[in-house]
Amino acid sequence: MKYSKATDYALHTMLLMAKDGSETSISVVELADKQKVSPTYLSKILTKLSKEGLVASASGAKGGYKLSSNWESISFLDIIQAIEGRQSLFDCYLHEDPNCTIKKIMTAAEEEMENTLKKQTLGGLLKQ
Amino acid sequence: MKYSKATDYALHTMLLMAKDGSETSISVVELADKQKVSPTYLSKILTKLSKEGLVASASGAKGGYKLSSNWESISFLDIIQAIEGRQSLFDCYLHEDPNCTIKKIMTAAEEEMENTLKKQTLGGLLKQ
DNA sequence: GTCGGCCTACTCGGATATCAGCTGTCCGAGTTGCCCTGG
DNA sequence: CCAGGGCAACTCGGACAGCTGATATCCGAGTAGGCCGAC
Repeated sequence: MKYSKATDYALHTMLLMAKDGSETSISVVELADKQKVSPTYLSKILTKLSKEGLVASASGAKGGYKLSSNWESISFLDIIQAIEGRQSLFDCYLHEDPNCTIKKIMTAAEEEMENTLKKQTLGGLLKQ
Repeated sequence: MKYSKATDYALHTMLLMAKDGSETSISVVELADKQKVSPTYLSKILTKLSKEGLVASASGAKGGYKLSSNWESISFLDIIQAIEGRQSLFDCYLHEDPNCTIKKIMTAAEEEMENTLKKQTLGGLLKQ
């Protein structure tokens, strides 16, 4: 159980785009160069972020990606879930009892973490 | 990013042993039968728990596993870390900066979850 | 000078290999309890 | 009847496959801007 490298790339890329604050698009190659990572792999990640509506993609010359218009309110949780999915971290495989005590406890702990991540927004992070 | 099935098995098995509360050992086969899971795979998990000191193993006839003497104070976090390891959930692959803001935030969120899991002990769970 | 069409270069996006870790299984080493025999 | 030794069955533990998902790459489809020529 570990956050994937893709999540790391996504968070750094989103924060980088927020810092640049540019209204103009920026290409995958440029984003990859700045962070010294594989452009092709980063492209795959940005595709996911685009499908989730966190960034907008533009094809053709002078194209690229830019943050969605409501970028200031995008939280860490939004980004993580866009990459990792929205399913629960813990599943009970033994019995289908929805009242499984263990499942309840695990879900509660997970929500504690999610609440912390939900409070961290790109906008809030830039102000400090 | 998901908790492994092994973690699910470990939590349920530990809770089952705590409920039985027996001072006598119980074999892997019996534990597996009660939960309808593969005995050989469950054996692998119990080996891990044994190495971490959460359960005691006894070989030979009438052998098996039983909870360690301080079982009441064993927390969910102890069990999870015994299976999943103690490494951080999140690593920053981009720069070795130990002050990486993202890393800090992720670690803080992780600790929120761990604190919740640390409070849940086998002893506390049985009393309610 | 201006408008329109074509072309080129650049972009994203999906299809395709590679690899690590989780899941699951099998078999061997070791230990313990039991039974049988001898005193 | 009691003690000791051997045996057998049961136990754990590590070595060995299979498979799903993450990592990484390449190439093709599509689009937008720019240039060139015609009017």
